Amino acid sequence: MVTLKMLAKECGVSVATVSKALNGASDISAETALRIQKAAAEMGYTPCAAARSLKTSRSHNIGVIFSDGTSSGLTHEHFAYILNSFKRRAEELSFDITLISDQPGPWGGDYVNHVRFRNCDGVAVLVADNAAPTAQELVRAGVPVVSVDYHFDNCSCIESDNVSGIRELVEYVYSQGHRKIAVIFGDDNVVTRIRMSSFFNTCTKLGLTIPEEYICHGRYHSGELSARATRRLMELPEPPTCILYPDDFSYFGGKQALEDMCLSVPEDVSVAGYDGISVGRVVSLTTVQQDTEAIGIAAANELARAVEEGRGYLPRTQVIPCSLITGATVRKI
Amino acid sequence: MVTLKMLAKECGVSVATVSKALNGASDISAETALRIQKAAAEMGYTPCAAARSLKTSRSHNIGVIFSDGTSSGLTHEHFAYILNSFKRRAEELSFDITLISDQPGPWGGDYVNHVRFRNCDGVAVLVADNAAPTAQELVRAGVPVVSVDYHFDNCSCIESDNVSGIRELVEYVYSQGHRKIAVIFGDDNVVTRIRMSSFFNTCTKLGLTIPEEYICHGRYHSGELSARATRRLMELPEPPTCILYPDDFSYFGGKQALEDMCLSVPEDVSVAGYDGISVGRVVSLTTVQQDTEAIGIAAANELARAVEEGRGYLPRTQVIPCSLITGATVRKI
DNA sequence: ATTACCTCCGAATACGTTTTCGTAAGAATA
DNA sequence: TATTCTTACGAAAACGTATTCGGAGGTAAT
Repeated sequence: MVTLKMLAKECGVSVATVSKALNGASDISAETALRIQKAAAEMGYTPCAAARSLKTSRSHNIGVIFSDGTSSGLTHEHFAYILNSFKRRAEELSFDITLISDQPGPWGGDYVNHVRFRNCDGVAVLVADNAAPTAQELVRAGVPVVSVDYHFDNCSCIESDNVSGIRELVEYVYSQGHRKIAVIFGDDNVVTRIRMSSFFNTCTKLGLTIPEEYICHGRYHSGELSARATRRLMELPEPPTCILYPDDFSYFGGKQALEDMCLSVPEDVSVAGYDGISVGRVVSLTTVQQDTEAIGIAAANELARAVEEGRGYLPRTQVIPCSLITGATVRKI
Repeated sequence: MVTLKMLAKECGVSVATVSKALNGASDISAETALRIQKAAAEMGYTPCAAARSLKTSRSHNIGVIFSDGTSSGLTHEHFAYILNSFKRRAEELSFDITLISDQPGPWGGDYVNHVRFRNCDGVAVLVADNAAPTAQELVRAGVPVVSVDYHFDNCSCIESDNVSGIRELVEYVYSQGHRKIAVIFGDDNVVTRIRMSSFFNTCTKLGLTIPEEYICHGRYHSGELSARATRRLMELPEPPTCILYPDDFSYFGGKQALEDMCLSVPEDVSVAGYDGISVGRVVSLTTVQQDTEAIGIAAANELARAVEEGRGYLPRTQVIPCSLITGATVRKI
């Protein structure tokens, strides 16, 4: 491994000079700088992140937290897309990404220590879930934190516009003539509650009253649960003409149940999902597309700003619009 | 931030003693060790990875390479699952994970420098693709490398058993009475070629000759392409009774085309995918389930071994079995 | 000729650790 | 008593880097 010292010896200058030349300091003559840079390139010099981090107490490394609960974010397409976009943007900003866990290790057994151990410049909480309390601790510990779709005190947040997402979806379905609209909600968490309230608000605004039995409390990303709910809904004396699923994945569970009952989409019943994952597009599913690209980018940008500005940084919330995708699964009646 | 020095002062001992006490060295008396450990816990000491890495030249950090080409691994469920499992196992082994890119940064613009910069103990190439040449460089540079489904010279490899995967699938379809079997292959790469050769071998063994027009060259993970291929296949004068898709995702493209043609599965045509992604299970797709869990674990274990054993490590290849899932999309004829 | 001011560079220090080696004190042995 | 052995600890060096400060030499202003 070639170090500054070796370069210094090679070029007949001091270590300090080499360091400055490579970092573009102003007090090095152009010719010396060039000479050193050339030597560095020839000898294949790579800076050492550890040493640099030790000296500057900046690691150019940001931690990413997925809740490691039952449902890891990595295996949810929606979150994977966010991570992907976040990663790309962070890399453009010269940050590396380390996946932070609360597994025991040399750092102890929680997120905070893990982050401290790695000297992360900042932390992105991409799926909060059960990581919420410890993430809040991070904020208190003074680590720059940006979260997605989850609000922490005194911490920036990027949120997808669930309110208008649901509203537009319901209005669209309504505009297609649907009045008997059933809905399956996801797990009980902040996002779900926002969507629920938006749903009921919109219905009220449209003068729609949804009967109790059209409202199902389900889970995200559960094919089986949404299949069951679908079956129950369609066996009602007065079945709905349209079913809103908590997410695109869940739709496929419902679709399967429908096929089992020899019902076809959208002839016998209209359906819509939420998220806009890739496989949904393939089958022309009506859904609300969340702008994972923009979410990831915004999160990375915001985190970079927080790191940059340090103590003076003021947290803020950004709302990322989403867009209705009118596929072929909702028909006019 | 609390350091060894602070602990030393607090406990009235030297820094060396503190370090040893915390690392369980044998030449520290039990009582002193306990006293120091207690103080460390009280003061909230967290070791500093940078300093440690600098001193020991081990970072407890492994780099993960996804090919950053058009198709990022993160957004492919199959690879996301592998990463997820890999991550979990690596964490159990006290390794952190950094996503390695070839974006320009403080390290230069390629994988090798990036890995050097971060002082990675090892590198896992989870999706090789266009990263292949530089990954091979890593191996030459002496960095422990483990790859998945891609062979580098002198480097351990975890591969899914594509040969028997395809064989079992074809044999199963054959056993259900299918003789007119069409197949859509993925992009031209190593895995595809293995699957192709296994397909043709199996057919030969079964005495099956597949007409030219039943063989389509497509892409992985492309709904549109497989939709087109499906349409073409079903419009043949003598359409196949069964279509094998390159992956589960592609199936959904085909399924959509079939619905558009008012053909139903499996009544009018049987179909199968490959991979065993979650949404496939929901719709009871017949497929070959790759054991992403085992692949990730094996990769992490192997990499840990490579790191552990250092120069003396002998690369080897492990084949992870996959399993046929007989869903409802292939019917007996 | 003195002063002031640039320009360019190096010595030194510090970041937080680990590890080697030395040593003091006591215990055991001869 | 003199010697060796063991135990328990500390001093110091090193890992690779960034930065502060000072100084040498030259140039411009007074």
